[in-house]
Amino acid sequence: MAYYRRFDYPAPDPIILARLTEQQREMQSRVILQKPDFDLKLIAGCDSSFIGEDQILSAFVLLTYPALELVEKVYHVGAVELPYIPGFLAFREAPNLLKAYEKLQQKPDLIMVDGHGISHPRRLGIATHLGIHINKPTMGVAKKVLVGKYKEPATSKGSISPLIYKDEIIANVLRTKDNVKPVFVSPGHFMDLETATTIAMACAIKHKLPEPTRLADHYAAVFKSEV
DNA sequence: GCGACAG
DNA sequence: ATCTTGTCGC
Repeated sequence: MAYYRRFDYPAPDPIILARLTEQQREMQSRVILQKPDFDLKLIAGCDSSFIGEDQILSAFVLLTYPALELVEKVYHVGAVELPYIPGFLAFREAPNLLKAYEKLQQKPDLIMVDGHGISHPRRLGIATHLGIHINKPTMGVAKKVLVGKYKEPATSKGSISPLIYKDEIIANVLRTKDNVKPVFVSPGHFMDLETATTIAMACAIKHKLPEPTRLADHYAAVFKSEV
């Protein structure tokens, strides 16, 4: 399979991109962006890493909330079917993430995904994509912007600034730690921006990344070194 | 037409 | 994501 990384490789098949775009538009019509009515007791975090060029390892961690104590960690390794294309990340990583999710003994009330939720060209980032498939509340925490403009939030922890795209606030740029680059928090599915922002802040104890994402990141690396 | 572009 | 060295700060 030929890979597309920025401008190094041949551009992806426009026919396939048109089909995937249409699929995202259909999924978008099912997204629900409202304050979740759950009793948050278990929160999950997930992340993927790659083994070579055609294998992907996805990890899920399960934490108690608000104590944030680790109660479970699982992973799954599978084949990579698509190259990375900005705007279509979910089609590359979600299939394997879903298989890892199925291995959890207990299921979370909310899933925090590494990447964007609705702060996406078609409002269907990987967090939203996963929420639609799992039919459960999700939110996205990304390290870099994908679309939209924003003013840099103040340098102190807790400062926020809205991310605007097409005259709409699609995420909050949140400073989770003093003098450290902010993260982009957006609702995924069965979620609203305010709640997602509050939870992200509550999970940012002493690191830039909120605990669910940070631990998923950590264990993905640990599992990878064991495989 | 020229950049920008999650992981 | 991944490839990579030294370096600054808590």
